[in-house]
Parts: sequence; C-alpha cells; structure tokens
Amino acid sequence: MKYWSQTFIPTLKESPSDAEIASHKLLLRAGLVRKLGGGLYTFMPAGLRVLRKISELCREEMDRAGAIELAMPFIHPVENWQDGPRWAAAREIMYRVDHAGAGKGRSREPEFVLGPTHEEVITPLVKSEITSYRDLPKNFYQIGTKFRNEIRPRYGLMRAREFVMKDAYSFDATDESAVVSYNKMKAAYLAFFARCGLKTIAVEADTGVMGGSFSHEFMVPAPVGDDDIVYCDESGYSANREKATSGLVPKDFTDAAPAGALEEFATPGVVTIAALAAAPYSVAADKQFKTLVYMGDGKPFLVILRGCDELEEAKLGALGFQLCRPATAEEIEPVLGAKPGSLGAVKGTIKNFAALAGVFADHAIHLVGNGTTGANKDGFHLRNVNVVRDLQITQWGDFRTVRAGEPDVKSGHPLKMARAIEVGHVFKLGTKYSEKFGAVYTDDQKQSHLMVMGCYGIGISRTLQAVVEQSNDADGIVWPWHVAPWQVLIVNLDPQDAAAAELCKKMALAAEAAGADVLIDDRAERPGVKFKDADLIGLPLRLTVGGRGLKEGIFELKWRNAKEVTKVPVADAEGVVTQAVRDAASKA
RNA sequence: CGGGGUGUAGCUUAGUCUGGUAGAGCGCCUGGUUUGGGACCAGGAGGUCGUAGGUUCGAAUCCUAUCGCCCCGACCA
Repeated sequence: MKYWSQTFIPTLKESPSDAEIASHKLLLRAGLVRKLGGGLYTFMPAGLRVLRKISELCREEMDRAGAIELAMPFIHPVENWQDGPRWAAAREIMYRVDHAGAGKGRSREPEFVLGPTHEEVITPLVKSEITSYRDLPKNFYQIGTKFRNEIRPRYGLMRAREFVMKDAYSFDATDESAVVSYNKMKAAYLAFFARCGLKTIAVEADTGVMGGSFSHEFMVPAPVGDDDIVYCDESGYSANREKATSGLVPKDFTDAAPAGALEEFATPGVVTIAALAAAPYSVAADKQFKTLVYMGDGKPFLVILRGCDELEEAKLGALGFQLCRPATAEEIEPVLGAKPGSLGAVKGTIKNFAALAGVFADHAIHLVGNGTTGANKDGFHLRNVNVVRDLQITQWGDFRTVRAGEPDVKSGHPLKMARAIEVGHVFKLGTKYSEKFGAVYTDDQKQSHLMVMGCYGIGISRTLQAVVEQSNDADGIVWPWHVAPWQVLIVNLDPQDAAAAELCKKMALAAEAAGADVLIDDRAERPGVKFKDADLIGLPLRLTVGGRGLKEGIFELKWRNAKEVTKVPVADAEGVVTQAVRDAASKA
C-alpha cells in the first residue's frame, strides 16, 4: 500500500494551456506526466505505474504467445542503417548521436543514431546467431524507448519524439510458418488491448516505409485520431483509408465504346479540374482524366485518375519505389511537353515517353469511358478520349482515396468512415530485411534459404493515453481495472483519527491480499479536495472512511464508473473489500 | 518545411490596439476560524513581461531578428 503523503501526485485544478484534447489535459491534471519540451514527457510516479502495468500486460501476452524478451541498444551504429534497405527513407526521422564536446567537431557522416525501431539491429544479430532450421521459428521482443524526429509532435504522448514501444521480430523458415507467427501476434495483440480495457479494431493497413507484404493496424476509434478507417459492418471489412478499396467498378463492367474521334480544343488559362468543369467547357469532373506526375527514385511516372478522385499517396508504395514525391513543373515540362494543367496520357502526345518509369492508371477511370484530358500542349485539351483506345497505360492499379458511402467490395453496402488512433501495427515483412542482411538458414536438405520475417509494434505510451482518451468523464479519468496506477483508493477524511487510520490499513491489507494495489489518501486536506482528486485520478474502487460514518459504524464503497454509493458496516469491511476486489479483477 | 496562433509568477490569465515603469484568481508560506464534494478571514513571499537588438526622455506595449510552444498539412506506434 502507498500513502498519498508518501508519494507525489501533483494534481491541477486547471489544465495547462498547451493541452488541447481531453486525454492530454487529464494526463497533466491527474499528475501523471509533465512536459519537458515538445514531444518529451516525464512520467511522474503515478504515470510511471500505469506505464509499467501496461508494459507488464504486454509482456505477459507476448510471453504467452511464445515471444522471447531481449533488450537491444538504443544507440545504433549508423552502418546498420546504411546497410539496410530503407536508409534513404528512414534517415529523416532519426536523431544522430553526437558528442557534446565544444572542441573539434566531426565532419564525417554521423557514426551513431538513436534507434527509431530495430529491424536493422535484430536482423544482423539473428543472421549471426541462427543458421539452422532447427532454431526456427523464433520471435524476439523488447519493451523500450524509441526515438523519432517527428515532424510534428502532437497531443502529449500521442505522437512524441521519444516514446515507449514494444517491438517484436519473428523469423520463420517458410512463408506458411511466417503467417502462423503473424497470426499468433495478431491474437496476442487483441488479447493485450482487451486487458487494457481498450476497444480496438484490427484493420488492413499500408506497410509504408517498413515494407513487407501485408499488415494490420490496431485502432482505437476516437475523433482525435490521426488515421481514417474505412469499414463495413455487414461484411466485417475494415481498413486504413490509405489501404482501403471499394467496389466502385462492378466486376462485370464493360468499357464504353469510343464515342467519336479524338478532338483537340483550346482551353486558354484552364489548369484545374474545376476550371474545366465550369462554363463554357462544362466537362463534369467525373468525365475528366486527372494526370499526375510523380518522381519515383528520381524517375518520373504518371498516375491517371478520374477528375473527381483524389490520389492516395500511400498506395504508390505498391509500385516499388523507395521514395516518391510529386514532380516539379521544371521536371514535368521536358518529359510531357506541357506544364501542369494541360497534361494527359493519350498515345502519341507524350513528348518523351521513354523517360517515364510508367503510366499507372486507377481502375476507376474505366467509369469515365470517354472523357477529356490534357493534350500535353499548353492551353489545349482533348475530348472523346476513350479509356481503351486512346490512353497509353503500362499498369493498372488502385490509387484513389476511398470515400464514405461507396459500396463495400463484398457486401455492396455503403462503407463507413471514422477517425482512430493507431496503437499497434503488425507487419508480415517477408524477406526484405533478411535478404539485405543475409539472414539465411540451412534446411534439412542442406539448402540455404532466406528467413521470412515479421515485425510487430505496440505504442505502449500511446496506448496509455488512448486508454485515458477512451475512458474519462467530466470529473476525470475512469481507469480500467488492470491499467489503473492503483486499483483501490482509500480516502481517509480524518487522518488524525486513530480508529479511521486503523480501518484504512485493515482494508488496504485485505484489498492487497485479494490482489489489488492500494493508495491511501491520508493528506490533511478538506473532504471536497479529496473527492475531487479521487475522481480526477480515477482509481476504479473508492473506499471512504470518515468520522461521521464511523459514528454510525459504516464506511462507503463507490466504483468510479458508477453513481451509487454503498454504505458498508465496519464489521464487514475485510470481507466486503476482498469480495469487491475479486469481482472486479475477474470481470476486467 | 508551408499555413495559422501564442509566449506576462508554479498554473490560469488581465494589461499590448492608444508607450508612463506590472494586476488578479488558483497554488505556496504564517496565523486564526473551519471540516462529507476544489472553505473563509488577515498577513506574506514570488515576475530580467521568452531572448537579443532597435526607436523613444521613457517599452510588457511600437519595429527588427531569433528561440520555444500550440493548432492545421506531409510522417508514424
């Protein structure tokens, strides 16, 4: 048991002005964290307890799933990253480690970086330690601090420069086995989040810089989330918007026949979809082809969409480039022969087709049938452009952003969209890293094979805040049982009264024996202050002891997530407390 | 990095437009009265007004630069 006067829980009546959302305000007000700088937070004693509880729950689920704990350095030799498959994309988010000396600085490349994740460390380790199929599969995990130079830290612990993460890495002999490892982790994640009292949904996700063949994200629905998820209740489909697809183009769709001969017409000054949709041209956006130019690892390529659609940049990842960015006007003109606003992909109009890495068309342009597009000649467009006959397409794909209301692929019901916080992500990596680092094993036929990898992350500190975001009311935090810093708060309204102190201690021992952590508020504060703080810090079970009740021979029992207050005879104290704790623990 | 805000005591802030040498509430300290939902009275401590220049007799206030922080976008657990 812990006495409030013996620990440090600095609660605040008002929230600091730089906190915007409920969970961030409550973390500060309940004295769980304090800010050092943007995206940098100190865990105060109570906050640290929550962090440890969540870590421990995670550890238990990882162990149960057969993962093996280890601890890798936070500081990485930069060579590990330079030798890896994503140095170009990942270096931007890494902090370089330098000596703080004021003397001669180094002019070479940085020698060390702070680890943002550990594929580049674990893969070489496993390469040198595991060489036989007999030692596979293996799944290693750790819980520790990660460092990322976030472009914009936000919302307290939600997106921080330094945060606590559980990361796991699986190594399998075969692809089938890797899928088994992946599914084990997925199940462990669901169990873990459930024990944290979090409602999460697993969604199909984009693999991003991490790479790999497929992935799922674990999302906590919340308006303050950074991600949009797309889902269908009928079919059970759910995906991150970056990855989501819809059944916009029917399976049996047949392309429209050409409507007439290609025809060039002058459109002076028209450089936007909207301008062409307006009078006097009046070409509806869904009858236009949108031609975007991107640079993939230095080589330009085109993406063709319906005029009314938006490009989902994450989907360009499927094209296999390391780095993609929009091309500049200077890069576009020599290749296409026109400035942005008059671009198109009609056969024969592209000035230097050979310079392109490809022309990638979104399936939805089938719906345009015959439409209008830029003529690759400034101030001119082409009409009667037929998708099949006229466009010079090298590859079809899904590149557009799905919108709410579009039909689900399976059920045909309208898709819904919601904001969510990403608290976990599992990736089936494949051999991207094992190939680069040469992580191979020998099978029972003396043959060498690449190990098949998976990686699995949980934002421990983000999960902490997500719990608060999902579980609070006007008075404060409402902690789920297993992640509360303490499960039971005993409020002693008369700490100088020996009988009250004695009863508090007796109940604390009973609660502890039943498996709960107990905090006793023994401060010399007025009752109002204690009740307000009790609600604010949000421990699940509150037991109130005071002189007034003791005269009647009772104390009070109240659950943070309920309104009712139960009066309990002092004589029954130990039994009632024991039972309450056991009930709560078994239900949670 | 682009756009929008904002920096005054530990926290929340007034004062800034219209320059005259900083005020309140909470918290903290002392004493008293209180004591079941953030008490009251009296007294007290605490501020280089983010920083550096400039204008001016005089700058929290005007100008310039710079830094921090918050929000919106790209990035991520």
